[in-house]
Amino acid sequence: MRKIDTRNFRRATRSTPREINRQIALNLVREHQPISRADLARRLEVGRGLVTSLVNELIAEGSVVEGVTVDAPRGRRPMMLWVRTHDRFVVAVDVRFSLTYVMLSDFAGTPLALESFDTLVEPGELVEELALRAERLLRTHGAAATCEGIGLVVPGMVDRRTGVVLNAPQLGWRNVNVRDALAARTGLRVMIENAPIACALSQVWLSPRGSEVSNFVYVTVSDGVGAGLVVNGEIVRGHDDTAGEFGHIPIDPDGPECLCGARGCWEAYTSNLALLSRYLGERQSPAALRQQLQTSALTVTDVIARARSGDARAAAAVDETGHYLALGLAKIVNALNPARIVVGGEITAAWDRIGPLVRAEVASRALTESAARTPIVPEQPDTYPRLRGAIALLAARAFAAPRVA
Amino acid sequence: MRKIDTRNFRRATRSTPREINRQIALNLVREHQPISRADLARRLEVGRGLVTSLVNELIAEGSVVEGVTVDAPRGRRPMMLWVRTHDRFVVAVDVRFSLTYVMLSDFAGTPLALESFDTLVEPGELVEELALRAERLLRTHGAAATCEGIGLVVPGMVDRRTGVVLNAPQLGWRNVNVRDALAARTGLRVMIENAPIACALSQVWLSPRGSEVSNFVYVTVSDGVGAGLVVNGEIVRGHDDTAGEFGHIPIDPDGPECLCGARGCWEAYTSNLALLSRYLGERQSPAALRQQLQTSALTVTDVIARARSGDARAAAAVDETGHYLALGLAKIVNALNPARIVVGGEITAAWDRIGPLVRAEVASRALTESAARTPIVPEQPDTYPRLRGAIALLAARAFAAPRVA
DNA sequence: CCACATTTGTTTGAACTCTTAACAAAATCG
DNA sequence: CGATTTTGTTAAGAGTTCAAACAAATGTGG
Repeated sequence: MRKIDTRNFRRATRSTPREINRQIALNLVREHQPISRADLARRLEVGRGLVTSLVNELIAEGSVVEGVTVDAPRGRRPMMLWVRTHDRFVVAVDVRFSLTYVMLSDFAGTPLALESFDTLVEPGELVEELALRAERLLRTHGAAATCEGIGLVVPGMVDRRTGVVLNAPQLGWRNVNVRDALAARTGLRVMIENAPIACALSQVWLSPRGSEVSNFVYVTVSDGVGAGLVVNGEIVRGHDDTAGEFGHIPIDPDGPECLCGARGCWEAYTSNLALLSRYLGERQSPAALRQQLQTSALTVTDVIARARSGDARAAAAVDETGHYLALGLAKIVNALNPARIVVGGEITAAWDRIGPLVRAEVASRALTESAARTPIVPEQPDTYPRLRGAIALLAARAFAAPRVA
Repeated sequence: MRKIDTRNFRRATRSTPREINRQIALNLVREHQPISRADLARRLEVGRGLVTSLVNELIAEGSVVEGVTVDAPRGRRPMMLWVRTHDRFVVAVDVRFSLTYVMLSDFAGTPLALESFDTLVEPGELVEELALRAERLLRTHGAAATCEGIGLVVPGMVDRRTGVVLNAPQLGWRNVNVRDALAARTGLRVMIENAPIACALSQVWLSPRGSEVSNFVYVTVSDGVGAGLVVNGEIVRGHDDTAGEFGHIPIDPDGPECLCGARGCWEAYTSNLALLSRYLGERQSPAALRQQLQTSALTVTDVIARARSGDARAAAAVDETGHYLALGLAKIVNALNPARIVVGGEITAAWDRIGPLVRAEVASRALTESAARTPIVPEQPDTYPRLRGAIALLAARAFAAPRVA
């Protein structure tokens, strides 16, 4: 029941049915490969003749390839179809505070190479370094191969239309356009997105159960706390591309001071900094604390390890962080009623410890029985969710539903 | 960039372009009526020939009517087109705690008759009474007229698919299906929805600026506090149709007790009960308070009137309620970044007093400059937003974009 | 070995749609 | 009154689905 926006609609032409059906067929191949034309026709509920025509176009444009014929119990053996992936590459980039990761991946999301370097905060230098590395990676992996583009994940708000990074405090960027600079330098398509949205997109496009959930929230917990919202199968970007800033929703108006200047933000309770500060037992200004922690070598992963080996103070710090994590998640559950919540970040390494605690806490605050059952699942950092999000940026472009009406 | 759900898609047929374009044309007529075929062709960016064919179908199915020819500076005079409304009726029903309102309206939302009666909490009796009144209203207004259906707004959660009222505490209902009962009794189409969602839909479908905002939140403040979310032009219903329960998001973990059992819910700070309790200065259990207020004759409207005539305690109660209203609105602004927030409920009668206060408070807590500028507009209760929401339920059905892919 | 059934994949013509252009209708202008 | 302008209709052409027949490839059973 969507309203048609009469100032920004897309009329149907006589080739609209084909656009729609071709994209549906492509997605069916993607999710059921290998699949024969006859099988595709049954799933599309259409004659095999139409499928022949659709598949011919998909093969001609390079989206789909024919594989081999396989055995069948009776009758002519089917010729299987696959999404073309092995000679289509994606360069995924994850720019973080200290390190920048560059991954070469095929179009299915299979990693082929991974490297990292100290983040260059000067945008021009970063673009140059990224261009060199992207070109080297592509050169060393098959010359005839095609590159779908570069996916760029940055820690900050991004204007979707222009690609401008509006504000990335960790890098000190304001209104920086690395997307166009990198595209101009490499001649490749570049797509840019902030980290929580990219992580959410990775769930939509690269998770085996992606199609099961068109309604979920991805919560990222690291130095900051952010969220990517997916509603009705689409990312929620908000009016100015700033939706999902759950990190600075207050938990307690009298709570501790936050980096943003306000008091009692969720982030101030459950970010990595908050966990470390609890462990160290220090009460000082958040900015000073961050300074100190950046120089010290202590990480959340260390504290979790210590909790595991019997350090009671570490265990308490982890548990308390989980408690406050749950308080914020409960708000999300009641406000948006998502089908699931995915949690990413270093804290998930302790999920065996805090998972049941978080679930119980959320359930006790849920307003309905079904909301209380909302699955809350961790995503381990070693699966590189942000890099997979960078790949998803390009997958989305290739597989998304055509815009119509 | 929507993902195609491969387990629940709608393939395009050879008549799909027509479905899409006919619906776009219908919406263009709706928003620009009266409009000529030639004008429609220009807006659709299509030849006049196609428009002739589309309009003929719209006229044949009864969606559009021809009006009169009008003057033109040069050339043949155009024949104007209108959405057919004058002989298409909608019965809108708003079931509230004490009174039930029944309105007869034409399809454009123009009220033709309004009546009310003491709410019958026994579902069977209510259905019978509604059926009698609906039939009488339709009978007294033109025999040949067609009725598009009955729109039913109830104070509680509704399962969209089955139409079952899952839980309506004010009526004491649990798993009650008045929709099917009323449809069976009257033979009319019946659509049911909860109040905040209906109010949001009234903005989408019956507001002159409806098309401007495909991203907004409607907050209803009455005995409870709820919200209807519209994202990407669609209502957010959540996984179990329970999205929008912002009323029980905690403002302060140590705050006052709420009817829901938790502490410090937004609702406990900013509902009508909360305002009255502030004015009365009484500190007692919320249940007891509600009991007392239901028997007393004091209303929020009274308190606002007293504030206007110089009662300092009334003024303070109103202002404080506005302050807490703003705290919750700020969370919504930061979490969802809507293009606007519409506030409905008795409190809006005092908007000249609290409006600037609320806007300033929200702006001071917004994380970005653009979020700080989010318009927060009141909707006066005397415009019957819930009844217009009931009408919108049927308008949505007639004018929504066809589902495709 | 061969007729037959079965399944896959292709081809073909009909039906429905948009697209383009010409045409008819109705009004104003000089 | 003819030229011009604008509206609305009609008709032939192109792209799409749709339905059915056809060709291809394999196994089965005598």
